[in-house]
Amino acid sequence: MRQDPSQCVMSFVCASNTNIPMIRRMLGTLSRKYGSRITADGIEFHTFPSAKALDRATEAELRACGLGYRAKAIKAAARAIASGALDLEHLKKAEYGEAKAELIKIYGIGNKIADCILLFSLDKLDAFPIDVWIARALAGNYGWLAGKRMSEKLTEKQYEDVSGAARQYFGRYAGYAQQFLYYHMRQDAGKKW
DNA sequence: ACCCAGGAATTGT
DNA sequence: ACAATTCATGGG
Repeated sequence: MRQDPSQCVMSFVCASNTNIPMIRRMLGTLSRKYGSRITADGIEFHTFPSAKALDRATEAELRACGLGYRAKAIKAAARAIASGALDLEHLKKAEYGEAKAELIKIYGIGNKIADCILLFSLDKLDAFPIDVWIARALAGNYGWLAGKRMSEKLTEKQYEDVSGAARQYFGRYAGYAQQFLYYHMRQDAGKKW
């Protein structure tokens, strides 16, 4: 998608252990409180806040946006980006493994969120994020998670194994395969967008 | 009152 | 190293 990397980081940090309507609400509130007002075709919008703008907010203020425990992680990510400690443009040019290792250093960014950032904003089209829906797809249609009960969460090691296997199986564009799987699962079982 | 949601950090073994 | 617990928040 080549989403803006900073926006992508913030968005997926908000996405941990919640659902899509909730994520949209958080991002909307952040934009209204910390973004810039703009008008296009007579309609008022708010831009997504920069890392610098978010870095100016306190953790308590962010928590008041409905972020819950994620407020601390947004603070950490904003600080890392605003300070230059995390150079996202540089990671665009790095290899998958190196870029992922840098992302995971940030508080609040783990295996899955790192893969989402890599796939959606850092041109790592071979990244294969595994959320609960993808885990179900893999359990139902592939042998990689045979025996696992649906909706059971993956351990760190399982994530590495299964994501690695999928990356090898689907190849250079594994991320596209992941997106088709996700969309398919949501079409069949979802309905709560 | 429970279970779930585009998980990750912390604690326990 | 690996597995269990905790963490906010709202909807079903």
